[in-house]
Amino acid sequence: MKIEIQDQYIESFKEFLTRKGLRVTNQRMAIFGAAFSCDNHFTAEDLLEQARKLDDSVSRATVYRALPLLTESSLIREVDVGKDYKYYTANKDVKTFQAQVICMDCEKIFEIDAPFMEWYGKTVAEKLLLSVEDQRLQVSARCDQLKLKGECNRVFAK
Amino acid sequence: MKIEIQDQYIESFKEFLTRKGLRVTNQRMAIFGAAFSCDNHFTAEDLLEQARKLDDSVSRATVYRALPLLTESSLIREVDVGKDYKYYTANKDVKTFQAQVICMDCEKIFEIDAPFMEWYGKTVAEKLLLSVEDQRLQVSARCDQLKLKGECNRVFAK
DNA sequence: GACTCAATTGAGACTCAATAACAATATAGC
DNA sequence: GCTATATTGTTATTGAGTCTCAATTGAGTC
Repeated sequence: MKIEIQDQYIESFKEFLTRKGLRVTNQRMAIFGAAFSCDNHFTAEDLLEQARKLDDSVSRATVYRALPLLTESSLIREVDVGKDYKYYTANKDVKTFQAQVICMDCEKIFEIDAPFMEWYGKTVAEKLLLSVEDQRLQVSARCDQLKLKGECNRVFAK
Repeated sequence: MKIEIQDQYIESFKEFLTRKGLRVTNQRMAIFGAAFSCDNHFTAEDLLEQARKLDDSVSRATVYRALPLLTESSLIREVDVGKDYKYYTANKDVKTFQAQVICMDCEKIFEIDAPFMEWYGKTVAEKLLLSVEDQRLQVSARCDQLKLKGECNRVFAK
């Protein structure tokens, strides 16, 4: 599988590792590359599968060890959808705040721009004299609604 | 341990069970009572511990079986904080939409009114021609910020 | 109050995402 | 290339949540 990733991201991640006194290993770069080759949201297991296509020695444990590094470096972020397992997505060129719209039936996740949220989150936080570290707006919807737009997985997959 | 719960909630839950053709059992009522005796957010394990004070025969499986009933009846609701386990809280007299402010260090959860969210969520959803089933706004903050207000668990617990 | 039968229960086995332990391996600085 | 040590894969383990099934119990009926 051929992967095209902007050099700036690769360098950014290498720099992050070096600055923290961590080593640049084949496995870490394979996992990083896999994360950026995924267009959609992915689970740790998805990431393992993709990373193994780049380096078949990558193990499950190493993926779980790399995930905190990738989130800490802001190259990916967690997307919590209320399931027992976690989703992640690459922070490519996202500028505006995005809300996650989750189909409760087929588990497909849409991210849509919600620029106003930025202001709103800060307003909410001011009530507690807090500075916001992170905020998420999650909207749950039903599959049969998404079907109207022909974008539900089930329309194609089943 | 003495529990005081408004009769209306007890009746409401009994009615919910009966309407669904389910039985009113001691265990279910103990779990219900435990949920309403918790002032704060609680996990399934917390609920088991509390429920056993009211009826020591309550088992873990029964707690997990009762939780969907309690959420379905709108007497409690899930509060997702991005941990591996779930939190719940009783829906006592909450009228307005609330945002969850989570201390990333001590795991304490604050719920604060965010009435504007209701309108905002709908606006966001309209972009996808969806009707909103549920929405949550989560704000992450750091413990040392909460300490300013003297409300962080660690101030008291450690 | 006793009878009946399906709903419910507790105990314990099980699942599965995530983590820990540890010996083997590979990296970065020399 | 050499060395110290960070990192790795393998395997075992954890822990929240689910499932199974025999035993029990609630609620309608007499």
